[in-house]
Amino acid sequence: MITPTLDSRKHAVLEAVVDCYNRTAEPVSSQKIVRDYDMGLSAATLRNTMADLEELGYLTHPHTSAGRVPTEQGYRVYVDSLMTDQKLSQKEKQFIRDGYASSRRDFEEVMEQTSKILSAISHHIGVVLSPELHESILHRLELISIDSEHILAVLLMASGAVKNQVVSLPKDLSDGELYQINRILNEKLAGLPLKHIRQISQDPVKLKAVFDQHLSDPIATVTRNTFALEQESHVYIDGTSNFFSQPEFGEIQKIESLFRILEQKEQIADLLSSQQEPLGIQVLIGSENGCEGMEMCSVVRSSYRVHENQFGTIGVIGPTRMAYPRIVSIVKFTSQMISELFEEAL
Amino acid sequence: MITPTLDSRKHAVLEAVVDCYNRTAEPVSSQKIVRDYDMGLSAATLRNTMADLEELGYLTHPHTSAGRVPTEQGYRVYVDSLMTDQKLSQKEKQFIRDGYASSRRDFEEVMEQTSKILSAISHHIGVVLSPELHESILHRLELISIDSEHILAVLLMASGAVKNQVVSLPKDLSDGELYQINRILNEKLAGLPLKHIRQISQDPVKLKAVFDQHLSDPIATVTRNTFALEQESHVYIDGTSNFFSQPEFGEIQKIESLFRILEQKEQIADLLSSQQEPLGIQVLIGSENGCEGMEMCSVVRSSYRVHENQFGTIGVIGPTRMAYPRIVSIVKFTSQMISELFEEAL
DNA sequence: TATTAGCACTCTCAAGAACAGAGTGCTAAT
DNA sequence: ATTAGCACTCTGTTCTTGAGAGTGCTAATA
Repeated sequence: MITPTLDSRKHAVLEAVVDCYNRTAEPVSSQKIVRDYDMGLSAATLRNTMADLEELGYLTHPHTSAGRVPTEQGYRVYVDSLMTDQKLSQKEKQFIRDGYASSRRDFEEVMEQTSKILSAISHHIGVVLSPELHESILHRLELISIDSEHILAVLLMASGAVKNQVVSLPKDLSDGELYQINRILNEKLAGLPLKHIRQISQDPVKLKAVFDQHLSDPIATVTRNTFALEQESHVYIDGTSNFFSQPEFGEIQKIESLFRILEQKEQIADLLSSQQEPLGIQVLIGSENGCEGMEMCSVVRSSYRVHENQFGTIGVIGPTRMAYPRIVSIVKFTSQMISELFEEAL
Repeated sequence: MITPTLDSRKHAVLEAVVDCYNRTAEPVSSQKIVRDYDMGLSAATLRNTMADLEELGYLTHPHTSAGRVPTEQGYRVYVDSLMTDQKLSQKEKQFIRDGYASSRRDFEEVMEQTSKILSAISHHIGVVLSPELHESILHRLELISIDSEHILAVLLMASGAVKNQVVSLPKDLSDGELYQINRILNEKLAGLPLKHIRQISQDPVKLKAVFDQHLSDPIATVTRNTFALEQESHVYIDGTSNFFSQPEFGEIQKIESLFRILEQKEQIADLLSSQQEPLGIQVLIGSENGCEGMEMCSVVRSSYRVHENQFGTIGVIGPTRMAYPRIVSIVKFTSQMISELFEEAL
């Protein structure tokens, strides 16, 4: 999406300003651009162009005698049509791969490790949203007796995710009965998506249809209680303290709101899942993320695929002044890695 | 432990200074004490007494013309022998109970909820260290087939804790074989502490002794791989952003080191488990916690009992200037609550 | 002898002044 | 269309000043 109002010089200047500001975290003066970028233009001309860019809404002024800073709109243009891809080095790719070396098979560990890798390599905050259980397909279900009144239901998903659920029993069941119920549940429910099973479990008619002559009181109750799980995706966050080294967050108030938000995992979950188009990478600049108190942050996110049509999201949260090309490459590569990881695992 | 060098007036003054400083977060002047505390002494006398207390190392001076602030040693005396128990109100007790209402049976949820409750009611950071798996007694074990090369081992502990472990298979096992192995493992290993099982699993002689004629290659491998789990206790943390509202942490550097430490869960685990005497409550003041970068924080911690001789630890981390009597009561009551919760559950 | 009133002294903190430095916008020259 | 030059503006630092808070000490008092 090229913005037609910008000629090639304006493009070049905007890019230079963004680039320079991202490196120095200081407002960029015309002088600075003359010195650092070989544009063949004088400071005065740059000032004119920058004034134009400001008029158009791509740059601002902290005050009269300060240099220019990109606006959100300016970043938008930069991200959409100016910045050039920055390939990750072999070293970086290897770093990401190595991060997964130890946690091949454990679903939770992969999620956790991903947030760690993202934050370590990006020097920002790494976040991971696990796929919605809803869409997961039940691979197998195991009922384990805890005591006379409770059993532990272990749901193993096709994706490798595991969900433990304590279930209250209506009445004491013998080991034999439990085993039978377990067998029947697996026979009838394994291979179905969880949301489907949930619907079945709460509708007597469907229950009857699925279990047919096997339907009994205990089976109905166990099914209902086992699949009454809430639909929470888990959020994994790492690298929050990276924010302390950002020069623009030198004062406490600026960082406080961010940390308060990070503690409310639901908000981060919303942030990651809102209007996500599957498998695409997306950059939310500043207030675009829609999170009150996070206007000074940008989010680079991408979905990853766990199994069939089950997707989760990973992302990097950093200051608006962030090295977009690099971060985009990191998020892109990492999401591919996870997708592959799950693909080969199954 | 009464410190003999302090007469009753010094006691009273020290207590007043600590109390006042804890409320206001400002150095306490002699005037202030005259106004707020009815000690029947003039400011001048108080100044003399305070000078004595400073000489003894219980108070300091930020600068010549400032009021007094308690030293760590001063807090130590206050906590050990000055402060009076502050009972929790019925409302507060109910708040804690209510916090557990929803999460009766799920081990992880109890841990997580505890950190939330602690932080919410104390307005500081709530931390929970789960009991070491090592000491846990295996209640039951379930093996679930994932694919031809992997199984999921679900370890249900007597305490209600659940540990999932992906195990690589030496060779493809039929469902029947797996079931047999599962049955034998339960028969031979259920009821034993995990650390014991681990020893067995790694020693061919002991394996032979335990499994006798049932011992086979697959059993040995599955046992070894299942119980090769690392000894990690999990750390649950909540309420970190409460630190932002503390007046003494107005500048970023003071809070930065704390947050960096909080991100390293192992450090917090060490902090909670070091020299912990079972079931006691302990107050670590300032640098006593031994955590570099956390000198300005105090820790109130207590162990809780999950099952037989398995203990975990809960704690509150706050600024040195903390309402010790209240926080101590909170931690004490909460740890009792958890202990009871697990007791009745089993 | 223990306490207290009084006062000089010290240190902090906030407000104001002065000033250098950085960067712009505009105008006139190229 | 570009650029050199310059006046102007705004920031950030440093220094000064003065008010305020609180102490330590001394001398008076009970």
